[in-house]
Amino acid sequence: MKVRATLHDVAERAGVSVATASRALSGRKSNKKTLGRVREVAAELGYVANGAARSLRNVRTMTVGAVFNQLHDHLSTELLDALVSALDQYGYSLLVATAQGVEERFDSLVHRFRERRVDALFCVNPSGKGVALARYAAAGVPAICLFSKSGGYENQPLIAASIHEAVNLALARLRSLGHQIVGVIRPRRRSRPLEAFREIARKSCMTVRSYEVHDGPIDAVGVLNSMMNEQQRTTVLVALQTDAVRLFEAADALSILVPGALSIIAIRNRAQQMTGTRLPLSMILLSPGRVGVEAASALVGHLRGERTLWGSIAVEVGSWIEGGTMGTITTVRAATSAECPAAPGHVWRDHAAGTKRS
Amino acid sequence: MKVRATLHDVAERAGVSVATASRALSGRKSNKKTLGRVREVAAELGYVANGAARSLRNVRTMTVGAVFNQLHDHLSTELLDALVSALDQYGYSLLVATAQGVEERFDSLVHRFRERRVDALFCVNPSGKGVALARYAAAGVPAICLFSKSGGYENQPLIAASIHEAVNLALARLRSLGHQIVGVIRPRRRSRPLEAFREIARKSCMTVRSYEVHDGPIDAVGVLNSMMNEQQRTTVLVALQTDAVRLFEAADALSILVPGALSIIAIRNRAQQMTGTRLPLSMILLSPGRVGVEAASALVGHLRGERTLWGSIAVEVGSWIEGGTMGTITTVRAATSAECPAAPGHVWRDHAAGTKRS
DNA sequence: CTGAAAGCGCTTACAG
DNA sequence: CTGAAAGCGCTTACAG
Repeated sequence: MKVRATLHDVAERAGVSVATASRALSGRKSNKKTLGRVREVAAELGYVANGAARSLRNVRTMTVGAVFNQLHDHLSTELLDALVSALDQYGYSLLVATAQGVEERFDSLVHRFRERRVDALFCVNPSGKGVALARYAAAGVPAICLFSKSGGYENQPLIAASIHEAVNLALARLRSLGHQIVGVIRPRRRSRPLEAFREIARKSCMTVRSYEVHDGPIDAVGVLNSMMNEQQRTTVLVALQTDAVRLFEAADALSILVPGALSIIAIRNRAQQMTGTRLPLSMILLSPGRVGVEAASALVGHLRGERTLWGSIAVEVGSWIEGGTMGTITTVRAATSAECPAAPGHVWRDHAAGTKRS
Repeated sequence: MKVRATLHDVAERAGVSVATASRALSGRKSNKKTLGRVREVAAELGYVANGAARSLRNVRTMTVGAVFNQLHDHLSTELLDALVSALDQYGYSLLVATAQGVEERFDSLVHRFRERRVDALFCVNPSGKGVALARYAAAGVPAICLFSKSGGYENQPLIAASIHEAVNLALARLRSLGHQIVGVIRPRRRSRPLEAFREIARKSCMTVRSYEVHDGPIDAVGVLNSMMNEQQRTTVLVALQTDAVRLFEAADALSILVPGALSIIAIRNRAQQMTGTRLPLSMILLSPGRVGVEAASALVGHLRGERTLWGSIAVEVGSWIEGGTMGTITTVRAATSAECPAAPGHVWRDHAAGTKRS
């Protein structure tokens, strides 16, 4: 028995030509008897087609490349998980590479995947000059940015994450409960979804206050104390999961009733559920994996010629989940309660840390 | 200009044969003038060799597959990041797949990579029957388990993580400071490194106490209170990073001096540094990525015939980092202080949650 | 329904 | 140092 059976071996043993064997295994026209025989022999020999030969002949490799700027953060991980699973269902395999934050490496990795003849390329939070992009375009290989784009990748199609819907649901609910002033706990290390929340809230008719805090464990008691001393008091606090939990506990310690006197909303990454707390927090739950699922489906549609991929696609990755920390506010309520127009959307494009915004 | 230049195009334009062009580009014997000319033309045309054709001819694909049982946890992510970067340096690309926790999928993904003709396969925390393994062996393609192995994968080589050295360093230091009783904060959802610490400590001459806690935010005050009431008191607490931070704060609130009356050691994943606290915690810092680096280097050595890969390799992934939470204990010290033999090692094999151990 | 043959793009022993 | 040729394993129009 040869180390690796080829189609030739199968054909020989089945007493047919390679052409017939090929057709039988690819499920094309062939009479039932030979088909059965060929399949049987193939199984016997453990025959598996040689992908390299097939790719050479078929031009396409059924392989997609993904170059990550970083690969060790939550977002990238969840994206990758979803992407690889979704692509797998369409029969595509994923080649992965990471630039580890180095611009030049990003470009060089993109270039290197050209040799692998990937059928398409995902650039996750790309940076660099995109020198190889023209070659991809010339060869008709789509190069799609995920989450964000910058530098030389500005003209590529983009699939980005948005939490617009979830935030608007949360805001609408807050207003219906009588809230007018929402506070955002804002760590130094800016968080994309948190900033997105802030901007969307600002465009709504709610008053938004920012509580700037240091990274690391938050001084929840300090924040709550200063908040309670405000004249027109903030009645909702929005914070990243970790901080939200601490606020919840601190409120308890300070005898501030949640949600009677204060509502708390957490912004939580899906992966955090693993280490999860069981506090009944209201939250905006993020599923960045949805970008991967959408990206896979959009790409395959494009490759099949069923749709065209260009411009930007915003994928809603937020879910609004109401827990026990959303209460009615009447006491602190201001006099006017004018109707508020629907807030415009906002795309949360990437998660690169350290981007300055005011 | 053709969409994709082939070697034939390059040769034609350079006025040489494909053979010569091939040799020139692969840096083999050729006269300097033609070599220069060929390279020039190749650059002009943006020529990049077709990997499929090359693989077909060379038998090897310079591609490695990695099948993950899960891909959304810290460990897998850090492993992948390191693995992909290390392999890249050796010229190998990585194909990724995830079984998403489903046993049958694991097997089927392993099988599917056979078609891609991967030169080697990594099985990360594999589960399932390993039905395709015999075929890999027959084809001389190494299939290596990472972190752990089980089921049908029991006979494959394994590269696992160990924190033996870091724990022994920590224990030695604790003893030198006079500690004799170490407490382990043990959440329901068992943590591999924490359990490993516990077992190694038990085999040393220290007394080990377990504080079983629920998942989610720990009741640090409760734990500390009950600890302070013990007769022969625990003087060191070992906990996962999140819990350790809370213990530190609770000790502060209860006026328990750290490290004067209590030492605290955190077990921390490298990725957690991102969201990091700046508390001067003593810690065992985990870098599971080292398994990836070692795996890549061991594999490449094996493929080059420079070494053989079999049995188990334990990669030390822990670093002992002493911060400000390690203090001298004299008050609670017991009478005897017999010499303690070196503790035997312990391999921390995987991170599958829910494995029952007593 | 089946087979012989061409060809995808590369590399490498073999002559020259 | 260079070129012609064979062949890696597959698929698919083309005859039969």
